[in-house]
Amino acid sequence: MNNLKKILQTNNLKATHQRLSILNTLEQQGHIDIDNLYNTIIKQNPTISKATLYRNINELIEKDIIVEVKIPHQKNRYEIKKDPHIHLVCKFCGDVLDNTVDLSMIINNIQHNTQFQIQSSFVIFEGICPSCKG
Amino acid sequence: MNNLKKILQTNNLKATHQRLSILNTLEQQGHIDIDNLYNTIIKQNPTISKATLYRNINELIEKDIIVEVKIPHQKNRYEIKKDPHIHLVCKFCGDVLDNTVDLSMIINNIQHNTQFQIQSSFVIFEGICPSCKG
DNA sequence: ATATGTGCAAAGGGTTTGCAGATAT
DNA sequence: ATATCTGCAAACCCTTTGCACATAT
Repeated sequence: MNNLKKILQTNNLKATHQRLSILNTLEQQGHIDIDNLYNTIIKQNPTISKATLYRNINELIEKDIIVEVKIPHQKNRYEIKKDPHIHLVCKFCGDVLDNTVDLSMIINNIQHNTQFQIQSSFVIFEGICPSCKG
Repeated sequence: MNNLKKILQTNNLKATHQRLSILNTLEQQGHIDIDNLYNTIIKQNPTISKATLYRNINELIEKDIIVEVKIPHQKNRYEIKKDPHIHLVCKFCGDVLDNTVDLSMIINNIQHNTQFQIQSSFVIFEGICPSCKG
């Protein structure tokens, strides 16, 4: 059975075209905001409504299937939840790249110094991506 | 001359009560969202309007005097711009603590591996603050 | 067959804007 | 004195909601 369909059904959500389109688009493009998501999906399904988008985005977040990414100076974006990673945001083209980095030394350091117990991290580096250099 | 007044005048902004209240509140409380800012200021100045708040917040951001802080699962907050630091956000009380940490090793590492040129960083760690433990 | 989900249109809530009066310089 | 700023109310988003119909199971 289709992977995305399975994810939905595991979470007691019916595998509608609309939901499959959302997950499919997120899987292919990643880090996409509501308007881009809408503009992409409406090409395949010209009758989808924004209400459906919003309802499903919220539902998928609640079920922990997708995740909201808050990037400085940008609209919120959405991505399918996957292993922890950080985001590299290009100031010029606005693109968002994933990267994995070992934060454990820093986290241990902070926990030791502050007694604050760290459970999750959200790291964004802003700068110039390789394609926009020069 | 008053420090905050000076900051405004340096940026060609008139030192109105409203603006001074905003900066003063941010200086004292830090990491505050629009509603808390409004509720705090209205105690001193019962006639301030939200329009003034929004207008000034945006103006102060443009002038680089204050900064928007985007925290997962929370409304945007605002703080006076100061030296680079990271944020520790407590999942229980919602409080935000500042911390400084040396990210240069991580940044160098990423720049070397990806050719992405990093200019600024936004780091949030979520967890349990010392006061909420136990 | 039926519980769930969708599209539509209307309502809601937060943010911005135009304007006349007020204020800082 | 005058350019700038504020408060008010209206306008403007973007997001949510109620409802009747459609769809997945």
